[in-house]
Amino acid sequence: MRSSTHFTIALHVLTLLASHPGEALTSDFIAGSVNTNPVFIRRVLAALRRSRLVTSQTGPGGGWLLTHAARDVTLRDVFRATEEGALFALHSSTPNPKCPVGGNIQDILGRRFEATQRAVERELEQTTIADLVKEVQARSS
Amino acid sequence: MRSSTHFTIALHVLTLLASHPGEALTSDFIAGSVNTNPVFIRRVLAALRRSRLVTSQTGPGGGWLLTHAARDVTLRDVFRATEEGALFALHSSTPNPKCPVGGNIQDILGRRFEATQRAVERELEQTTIADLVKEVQARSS
DNA sequence: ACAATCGTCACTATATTGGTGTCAATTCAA
DNA sequence: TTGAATTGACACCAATATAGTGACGATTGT
Repeated sequence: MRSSTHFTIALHVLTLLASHPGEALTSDFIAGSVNTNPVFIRRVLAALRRSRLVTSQTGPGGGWLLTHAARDVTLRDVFRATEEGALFALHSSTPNPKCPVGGNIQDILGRRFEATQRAVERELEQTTIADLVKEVQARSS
Repeated sequence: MRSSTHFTIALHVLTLLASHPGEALTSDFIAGSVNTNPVFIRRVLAALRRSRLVTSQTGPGGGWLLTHAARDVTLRDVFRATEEGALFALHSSTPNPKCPVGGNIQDILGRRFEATQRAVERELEQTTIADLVKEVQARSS
C-alpha cells in the first residue's frame, strides 16, 4: 500500500498551530514536535498554503499561522490539500484492448474507485482540526 | 498518494478467471490480457492463493482457477488479500513525546484512520467479482 | 521421456520518499 | 543601516518500493 506521510504530518502540524492560536510557529519549532527537519515541514506546509489553509511570514517573529478557525477545517480539506491523485492506482501499463476484460476493466474499476474515494471523504468530513485539539487536550490534562 | 497496482491487477485477473468458468488460465495468457509479464502475475496470484481465493496447478493444462463462485467474492476480500497495512501511513519517525500534540497525535489519528478504513471496506463490500463480469459483458456485447 | 507450467529467486531500472545542506530574499529590530 | 531570523527554493543523497526480466528447479499430463 502506497501512501505518503504528508497527510498525517499536515494534520499533526495543523493541530499544533491550532493549539497556539494567533502565535506564528517556525518550521524549526514545528520540526521539533514532528521529529523531522524544517525543510520537510516547509514542503508539507507549502502544499497547505497553496490550498489557503495556512499563511507564512518571513523574517524574525515570522512563521506559520492558520487562516481559518480550527472548527471550520475538516480532515477532508487537509486530505485534498495533501494527497494528490486517486486512492487506488490503476494498471501501470494499459491492459490489452483486444481482450474484453482488458479493454473495459480500467473504466469499470475507475468508477468504483471514485465511489470509494467519495466514501473516504464523507468519513473524513466528520472530523475537524478543532476535534483533534480537543482530544489532545483531554489526553494531556 | 502511494498505492501499488496489485489490487487493480488482482481484480482484473479475477474478472478474467470468472469470465472463463472452470477453465484453468495460465499466467502467460493472463499476462497477455493485463499487458505485463507472467512472473508479475504469478506474484500477485500467489497472494490471492494465500487467502484461498484461487488455486494453481502445475504441468500441462495447468494454470489458475477460482475457488469460489464469483458472486461470493467481494472487492473487500480482494482488498484484504492484496493490500497489506493501513490505508494511511503514520509518521515515518516517532513524533516528540514531550510535546502534548506529538505525544498523542499518532494514537488519535490511528483511530480515525481505522474508521476510514472501515468505511472503505463497507463500500468495497457492495461489489462482487460477478458484478464486474456482468459489466464487462454489458460493454463488450 | 518430453514438454508445459508453476514457484521462486536474483538482478535491474525507475520512481518515490524523506533527510540534509545551501543560499538568496524578506523582514524585524537594534 | 546593519544584522539576525526566517521562509522559499533548489540540489543532492540514501533508502525503499515497484515492476520488468531471465533463469532454473519442481511438478505433472500426455
